[in-house]
Amino acid sequence: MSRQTGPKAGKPEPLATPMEDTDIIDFEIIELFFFAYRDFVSDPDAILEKSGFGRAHHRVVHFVNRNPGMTVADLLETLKITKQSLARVLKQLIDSGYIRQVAGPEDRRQRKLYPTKSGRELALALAEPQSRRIERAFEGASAEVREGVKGFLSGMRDRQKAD
Amino acid sequence: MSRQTGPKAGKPEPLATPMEDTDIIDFEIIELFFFAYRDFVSDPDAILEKSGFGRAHHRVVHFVNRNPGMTVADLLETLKITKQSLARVLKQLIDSGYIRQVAGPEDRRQRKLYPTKSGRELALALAEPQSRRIERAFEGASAEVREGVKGFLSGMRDRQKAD
DNA sequence: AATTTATGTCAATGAGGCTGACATATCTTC
DNA sequence: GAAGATATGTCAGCCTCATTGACATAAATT
Repeated sequence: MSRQTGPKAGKPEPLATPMEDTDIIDFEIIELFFFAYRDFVSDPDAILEKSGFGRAHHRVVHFVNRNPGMTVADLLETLKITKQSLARVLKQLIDSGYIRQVAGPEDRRQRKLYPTKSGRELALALAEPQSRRIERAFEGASAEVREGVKGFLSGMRDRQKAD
Repeated sequence: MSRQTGPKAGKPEPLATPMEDTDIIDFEIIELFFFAYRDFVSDPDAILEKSGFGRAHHRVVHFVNRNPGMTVADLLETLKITKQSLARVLKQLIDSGYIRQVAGPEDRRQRKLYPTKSGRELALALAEPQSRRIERAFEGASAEVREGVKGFLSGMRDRQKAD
């Protein structure tokens, strides 16, 4: 059941009062996080647009540069997407000469992924404006706050699922 | 240990060294931010899926609840999307009884947006797991760090464009 | 009356996800 | 050595959410 989740009986009264922070809900941080992320990804988006790439390419280039030799399976696990989704993006990056595949030395079924020199340069170029933005956001912050921010971001992640 | 083979004709050299933090680039925070946001939006995503809604509906419901009486133009400005993109999402929310439109009292061309009671409840239900996640990430943090995190997130936003 | 503004809508497009099905090469196991 | 499992690739189709362009309507402004 529950075909219609929303009530449709007559005209529900519109509420005119803003939804404010309560003891349980902190809307302020929720919004801050939304806006911060929106603007954070806008810098690389603008650069990528010129090459006809998108956010998906950025993520792949970033992680392959951070973990050269990672396999396709590793990448799928990190990005939490399907291999079909990855395929198109990865192929474009390989065809454009930013990433190379090398058969695994132990297990030759594996395709180990490495950045090329220009792949490394691209990753750095994309990270640069983001880093400047981060540095600007940290201006005047104490070492304690800087560490606190890292701890906070880290704590926002899902806990490991036992399996 | 992976070994670099010699340069091959026409094939760019794959780089085997990981890209590390430098004085200019802080990859650690870039990644922390990526993972934090990915998991942050996963909670509401799971709830919305049941009603056939998506992230776009979430954003609209959230801001209309925070700013009852905002116009369509206000919403477009906040979300930085086009009115064609907003139209479908907004229509679904109105049809489902989560949001109501009221002609502006001064300017009757305007459509002022208000949440209904169930729209308010939906916004709260979506914010709840996010708030719990934030609270968990703040566990044991000093008041200084909490304020520092807000300052950081706030500093990540684009500065106002002069116009 | 003419123009501008706020909004709505139709049509087409694209990026980036998804599922299902199947192919290939390689490794592991019996 | 045959059979099965694993890592990857690929084809085909579908979905959501964004885009642009063009045009429609109603109301405000000049």
